[in-house]
Amino acid sequence: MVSTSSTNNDGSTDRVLGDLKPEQVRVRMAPSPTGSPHVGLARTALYNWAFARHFGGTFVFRIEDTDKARNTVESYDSLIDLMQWLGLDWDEGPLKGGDYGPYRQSERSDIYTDVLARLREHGSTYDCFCTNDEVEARRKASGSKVMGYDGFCRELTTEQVAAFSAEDRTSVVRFRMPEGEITFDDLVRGDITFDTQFVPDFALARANGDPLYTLVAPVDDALMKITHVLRGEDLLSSTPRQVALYEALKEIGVADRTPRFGHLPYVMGEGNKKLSKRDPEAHMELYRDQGFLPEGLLNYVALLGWSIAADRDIFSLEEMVKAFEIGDVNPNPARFDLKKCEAINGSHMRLLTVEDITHRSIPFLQKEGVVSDPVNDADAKLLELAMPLVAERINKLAEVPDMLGFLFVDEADFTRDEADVAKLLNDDGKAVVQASYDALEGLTTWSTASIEETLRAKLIDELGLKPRNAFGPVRVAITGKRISPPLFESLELLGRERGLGRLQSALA
RNA sequence: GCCCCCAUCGUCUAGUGGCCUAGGACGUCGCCCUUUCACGGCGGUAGCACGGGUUCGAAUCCCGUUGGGGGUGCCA
Repeated sequence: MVSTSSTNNDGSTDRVLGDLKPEQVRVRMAPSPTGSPHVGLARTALYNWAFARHFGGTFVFRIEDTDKARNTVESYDSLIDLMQWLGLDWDEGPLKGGDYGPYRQSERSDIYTDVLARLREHGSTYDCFCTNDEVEARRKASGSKVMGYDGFCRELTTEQVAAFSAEDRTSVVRFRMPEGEITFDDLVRGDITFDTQFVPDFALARANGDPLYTLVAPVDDALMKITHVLRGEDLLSSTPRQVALYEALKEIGVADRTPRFGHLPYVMGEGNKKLSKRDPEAHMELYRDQGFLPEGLLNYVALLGWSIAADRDIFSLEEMVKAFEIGDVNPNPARFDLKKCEAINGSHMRLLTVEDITHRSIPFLQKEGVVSDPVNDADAKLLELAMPLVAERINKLAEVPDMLGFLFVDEADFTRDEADVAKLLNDDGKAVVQASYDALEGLTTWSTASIEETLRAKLIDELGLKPRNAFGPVRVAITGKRISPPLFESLELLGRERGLGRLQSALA
């Protein structure tokens, strides 16, 4: 029986570190660049990063691009972009280097070839000539309930090998699973035991010689001295194979220890399924494009399986690093809730200074053509005055251009929301706008206070309107929308000429 | 089928045998604030899947059931 367990299951630091000093901790994030980065990936990255930073250890970023058919450069680039945007800095990896490189598996072929040869020499592997159909046929004939490979080629004689080769059969390299049980102490789940009779001999390399994930992940983890493997629950069932391979790697001097494993729960989407590429909310680019803050998104994602305290859920990355314990991670799957994600992001937004929000909003304003790139002085000035009006009422940066566009647009291009116009600028509404125009026209001082005073006197006191009915039509006339920054302030910022002009154009 | 994992409000979670007639957050509902929308404040709503044990005592430990998820690849 193989075991990496240290029996005590009390969540103590000792269980996590064993005989390691905290700063010796080395974890890695090893995504394969095959598609757009996913929420679950971000969570795995965050937990690994926080784990490393918590102990003052090392966070390695490795690219698992062994599947040449599925890798794309776009995916690789977006992986790098994502990590940089999130601020999850790595100590070793792409763009950074390190003592255990290269950090892209496509550049490590020689290493795998060598390890494969040594594994073979050691007797840990064998060539398998079987086709899937043959394996399936034998399984049916035997009535075995175990689905995978049956070990048929385990003990082939040299004559049999020669015969197969003469048939021009190709072969894959398979690992010889030991008999008995394999137990490991999962850092989030406790002891997990597999009987290897249910873990068939698995392939380490394709017939064409290309190494597979089953080989490269453990080999690289061993060579890069990874001490803890924190990864998705989907890899739980491949762990016994890796533990067994590790034993062999230790025997041939490639590995000096088996890392500890922790399997993080799934992030689920709608319904009861894993958040998949098909779910629009799965894609990380989306969050950046919508103007989520990295710290807000990370805070929410951290909550998917972990919590900092019983009565708290807004925290900074620094606070997370300090408090993060892998043993506190909840083993059950979490459903991604966009509403809560936005709420958490909004909370972080309100923690920012107005200057900071302004600064971060500029790319979004530029993208919508609200301000120029670079921002001209007049716009910068206006932005400085307008931003305080919206900073508190938004949850995402992409809402800023929507809220402030009316202030920056040329009068010729100014438009109003049709539905809001239909609803609020009817005959009654136009009468209100006309009254407002009449009252404001003679105003000598164009300020928020005087505008408010004047409009209240006219619409509320004189005409006896309810505030809601009074200011709604004026708001649509001025901003083009039913929902906008505060009205009087908006009017002041718009200026007398444009303000009166819009009241007038709304009457047409 | 077989193996593995999981199970507290609609959702994310706190809870590691008595502090729990189960706490927080999002959502939702109502109210207050109010020039819209928000923000903020107050209050309500709603949960330990089920059945057996163990124990003086169980959301918490054990067993089973049910339900969900994953794996069962020359994908990762």
